[in-house]
Amino acid sequence: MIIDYNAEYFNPEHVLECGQIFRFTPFKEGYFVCSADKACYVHSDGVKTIVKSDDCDYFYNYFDLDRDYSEIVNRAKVHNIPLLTRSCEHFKGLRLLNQNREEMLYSFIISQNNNIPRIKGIISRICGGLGEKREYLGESYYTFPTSSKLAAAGAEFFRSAGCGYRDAFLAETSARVAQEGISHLENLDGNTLKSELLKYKGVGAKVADCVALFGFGKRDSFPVDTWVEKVYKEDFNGTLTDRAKITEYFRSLFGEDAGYVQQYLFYGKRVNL
DNA sequence: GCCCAGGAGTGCA
DNA sequence: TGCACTCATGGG
Repeated sequence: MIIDYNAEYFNPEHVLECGQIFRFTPFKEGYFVCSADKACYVHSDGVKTIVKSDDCDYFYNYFDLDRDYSEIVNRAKVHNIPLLTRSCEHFKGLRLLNQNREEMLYSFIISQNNNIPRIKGIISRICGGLGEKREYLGESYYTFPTSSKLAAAGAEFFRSAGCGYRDAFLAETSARVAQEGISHLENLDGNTLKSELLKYKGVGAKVADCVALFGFGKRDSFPVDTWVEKVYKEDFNGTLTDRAKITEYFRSLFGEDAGYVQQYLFYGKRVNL
């Protein structure tokens, strides 16, 4: 029912506001968080962070609590990159989530050429329109729709939810997933997974990297979006313009920690740290 | 009214 | 392969 965790490397605000999740709202002393068909309440007093849920096993894994982030932060600081060091110190309580794979696939298709507040609104309307209404701690929420629900709703529904031109991508990809599932993507190595993800409509290199990173635990992924491009130019004095090459530059620099580092840099840049 | 946002698909050289 | 163009929408 309750997870009690040291707050030093688990700050709900840092974890939720850094851009990896779109389904959470301020609630009581903390946040109400939804993932797939589940929900939890997470809050912190700065010493202990508490997670309340009916499925603590799920959220223990979801918040990646079986991992030592002090080591990750220490390794990142060794690179002596000012923005990275500042972000590691300021956002020490950031953790990468282990999120639902299908939810990540659709969420990051929606995210392309879009901004985070608007992405949240779109996903909220999709859940409200097709998800199941549930309640936890007296708060009602909607589950993330199954792929068959999404596929049945079709492009018109996505358009009405505000997805814009991405409606056709979502319709086609949800139809495919509804038909074949995504279990064939489990247990693939990172490179194979990415090349398979690229075969879905609406999924390019950046979205594939995000799905691999947040949905499949491929922590050596390094998504490059407009913010990370800015980081590359301003904080690494980079001259490359091809995003694929920028990704490889960062991956060879940060190796197994690439995904964590990417998130510190992205968050730090976005809030102009 | 313009610029931008966690970009990707398409057509053409 | 590389590049330009286009795509829908709302916040700043």
